[in-house]
Amino acid sequence: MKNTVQKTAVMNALMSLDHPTADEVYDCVHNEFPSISKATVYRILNRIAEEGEILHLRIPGGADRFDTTLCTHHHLQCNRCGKVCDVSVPELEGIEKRIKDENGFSIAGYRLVFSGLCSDCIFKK
Amino acid sequence: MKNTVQKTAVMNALMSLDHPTADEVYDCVHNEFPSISKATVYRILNRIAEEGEILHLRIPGGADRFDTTLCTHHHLQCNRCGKVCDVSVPELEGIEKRIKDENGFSIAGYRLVFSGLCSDCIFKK
DNA sequence: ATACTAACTGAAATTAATTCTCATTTAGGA
DNA sequence: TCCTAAATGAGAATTAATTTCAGTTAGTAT
Repeated sequence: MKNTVQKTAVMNALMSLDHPTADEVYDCVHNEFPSISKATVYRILNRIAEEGEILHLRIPGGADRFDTTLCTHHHLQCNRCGKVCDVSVPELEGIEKRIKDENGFSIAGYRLVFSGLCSDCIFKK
Repeated sequence: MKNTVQKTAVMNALMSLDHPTADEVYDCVHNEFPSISKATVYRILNRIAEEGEILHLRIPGGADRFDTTLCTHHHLQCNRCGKVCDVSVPELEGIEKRIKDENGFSIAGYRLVFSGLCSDCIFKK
């Protein structure tokens, strides 16, 4: 992959944001690099996700988000403020084998998204 | 909710399909009821999902699907043919409490989608 | 049976997220 | 410096789903 100023700007934005959507990355990059195109942000995010440098999270019922934490983990999403947090779920370790044995389904990966209210929002209103 | 011919047709379609998307429901209903509008299919599906008669599944990276199985369960999705199957995951029972204690996050629900290859597709090509 | 009204419907426009097209530019190797 | 594959910008296109609005209907009240 070529090393372009656009890619560097997107990488910097990813570092400074927490589980951003593509649009949030675009807004952030667009500040210091007004000429960047939204299509370029999407392309760069997809490209580096394919290469395994970041995770591409497909959030049920919302825009995709991108995650710089690479080890296996899952997500909590707040229904009120939309914030996404990481959570580890050791209960699921090794489940691929059980599913393979019981359902004949070869698991490449899985996504677990919890939805509810974050600690901040529980106390609001 | 009113009992319309459109609703009856959508319910019948749901019975005859397995984890259909809204579009698949539309195609099926449209055969015997050519004048039905796609908006009506979406509206009826959302309405009966809100009332708890079916589940509205938000599939990461794909169209939403609808499920007539109501007890808690999760899904396997085949990356090749797109088929979705049910799977139960008792490993996660009671996990809401652990997450609440450790993260202060009050869980309303969670979705777990496994992706990989179904037994049919493993042997194709 | 009739009238009434809130709920429902069809068609088309709209929104949101993402991808695609294509002409132009650029990074980095020869 | 030249060359070319790769990357970019701008905007059109796509996809899934929702909204709008004028007209229709189910089912309750009379």
